[in-house]
Amino acid sequence: MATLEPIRRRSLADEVYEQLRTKIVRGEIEAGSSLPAERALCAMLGVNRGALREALKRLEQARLVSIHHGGGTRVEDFRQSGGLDLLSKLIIGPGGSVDTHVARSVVEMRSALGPDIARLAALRATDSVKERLLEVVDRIDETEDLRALQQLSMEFWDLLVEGSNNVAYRFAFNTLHATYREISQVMTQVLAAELTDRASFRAVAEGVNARDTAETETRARELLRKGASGILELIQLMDSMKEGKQT
Amino acid sequence: MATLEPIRRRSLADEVYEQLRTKIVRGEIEAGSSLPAERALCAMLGVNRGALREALKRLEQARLVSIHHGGGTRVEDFRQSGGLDLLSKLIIGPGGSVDTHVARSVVEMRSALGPDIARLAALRATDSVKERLLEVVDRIDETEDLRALQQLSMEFWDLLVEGSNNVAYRFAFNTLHATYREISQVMTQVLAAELTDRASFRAVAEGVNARDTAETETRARELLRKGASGILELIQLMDSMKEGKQT
DNA sequence: TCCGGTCTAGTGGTCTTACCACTTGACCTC
DNA sequence: GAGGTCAAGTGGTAAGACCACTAGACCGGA
Repeated sequence: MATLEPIRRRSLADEVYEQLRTKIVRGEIEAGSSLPAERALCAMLGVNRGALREALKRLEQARLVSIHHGGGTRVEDFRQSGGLDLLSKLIIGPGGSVDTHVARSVVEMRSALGPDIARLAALRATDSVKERLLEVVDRIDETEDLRALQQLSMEFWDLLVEGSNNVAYRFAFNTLHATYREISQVMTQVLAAELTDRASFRAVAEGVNARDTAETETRARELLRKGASGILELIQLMDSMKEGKQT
Repeated sequence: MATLEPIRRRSLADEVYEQLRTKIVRGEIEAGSSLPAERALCAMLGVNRGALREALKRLEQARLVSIHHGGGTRVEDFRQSGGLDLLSKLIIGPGGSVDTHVARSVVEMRSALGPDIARLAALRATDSVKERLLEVVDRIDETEDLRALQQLSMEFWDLLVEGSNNVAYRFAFNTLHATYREISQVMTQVLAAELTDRASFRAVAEGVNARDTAETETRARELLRKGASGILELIQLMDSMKEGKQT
């Protein structure tokens, strides 16, 4: 009973939002083109105009469309204007499979940010964060189950982000975390090498406690490289398989 | 007539959204507390319930509030759940001055991502990007005006991001760019050392053209460090002044 | 031919009113 | 005390009307 999840009830506006967002990010609605008029759209969708407008406002907030009073609603080029939160919508491609291009991008960003987050944590972490960091690595030492290690790894990085005292990293982490959550189930095995590298987790935690920025950064980079290489190899494999299918 | 800007007309929903968002990010509405009921809120604000709901949907999209059917609307802790796009709202603190903590965070993130963006561009940039990159550095060479250099610098980095072929970096860049735009006017002088480092711009562009990843990354890091040190010194100065004022 | 104004159809913006669906907590019953 | 019942309050949906703005067609004078 541990994995029960609350069922998510979606309002009409949410459904409309998701439907339009999906069509836009998949390119089914051409960027630069105009959406049908609101009255026409809500007739097509069979919903109230208010519900539709709430959805459109969300799309505008996500910079997927731009609304002009009296001048219609145009679809923006999300690659040009989108924000980081689109990643969690893009990571799952059509058909439910992981989009390898997006996954590779996320892995690269993780590799670039992680070591600096660790470095700053070593520079600025409070005693409270340091303490909790050691507690987490203790639990990591005692844990064998990969799913549990995934969870602990996230707690570990969450603490490092908190220790870094950097709001930009916090927000980026929040978004990347949400993206990761979309695919965490299928990543468990690929990340095994990283998740079981208990020595590196501990080295980072102790580096932070010792305020050793250089060492902490290096060990964090090593830790992340294990998972990165696993994922990148898998991506390469998937891409070559897809290529083989096409030819 | 070059600096004329189109006046931005704001709908009621936009006004309501901004007002509530400001109150939330400034902590004037406590995280975890409940907002008044919709009917009460729109009476206070003097607007239609539909307009209010459009604003609330945007706040929910930005993860600033969570709405529960029948159970009220609660204010979330944006530090815990917010996305990167909040940076552009946080960078200007109350009173209109730049928030030094946020600014420092952005500078650090820029320093971490920039070199890797350049490295990946050297690895993957298309011929089109390479060519345009050289054109931009040519224009940088011919330009003296700092404001114009700011603009060119952004085009330069925009091309590197395009060349990196990394959607995560693209989205992060979009957001950071929007944040930077909020404060670019006051940053011109501080960034002078970076903006006039024409040799580094060219070295990066030529490194990309030569597919020399290591060299490109190094030169990009050098370039960014010039601006970073300028900003960080200014931040230190501002913080010490503020401290002096308080004591 | 061109420029500028005018008009109009169509679009998004706002408002009103009503009712439905869900959550919460008080209350009751056993 | 545990569990069920119910009502008040909250957000969700709906239909219809009218206002504000834009874009394009149209017209008239230079």
